Amino acid sequence: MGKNLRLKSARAAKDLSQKDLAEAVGVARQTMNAIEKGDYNPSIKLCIAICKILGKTLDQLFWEDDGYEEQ
Amino acid sequence: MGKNLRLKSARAAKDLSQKDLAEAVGVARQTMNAIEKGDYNPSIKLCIAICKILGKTLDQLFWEDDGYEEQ
DNA sequence: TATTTATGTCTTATATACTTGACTTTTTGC
DNA sequence: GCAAAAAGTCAAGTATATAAGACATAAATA
Repeated sequence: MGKNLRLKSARAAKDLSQKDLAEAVGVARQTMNAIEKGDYNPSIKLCIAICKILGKTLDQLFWEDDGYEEQ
Repeated sequence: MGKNLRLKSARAAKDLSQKDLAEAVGVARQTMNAIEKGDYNPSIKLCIAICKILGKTLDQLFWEDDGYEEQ
């Protein structure tokens, strides 16, 4: 499990800190950090909550990397 | 959390039993049953594994219901 | 009908996602 | 440079996803 750069990027696009996003989603800041870093294997429910806040879909943020960054 | 009928349908389309899918994905049969029934909040990793076997994406199987069954 | 296969359900045990608190390091803005 | 915010990390505890085994019922099939 590598870093989730798409998540990091989408969060930055909304100008949210890890803490901001964590609070919006209802988890601890460390949890967001671990997910972004790729240390945790989050639940689908949490992934969906994150997607909703960031205005993205599961496929956009959590589906397999295609090797390139989509814009 | 309600039943995941899209998952049940996609599994049926591939003519796989819960046991078949569970084995293909590497979890217990009871786990597949619980996910399909909506009792568990599975990990994103497991969801992706299920999607791959069934030839679907996360959005197709696990994104919010739109109220209608897509065909 | 009898017999297998698939599904549903319960219980006990274990792995791990997630929490809380604290601390360090990096980044950002004055 | 300095201060504050953000990000990274570690340890200990809690909640829950998942495993394994067993049994019951439903559905399919001979």
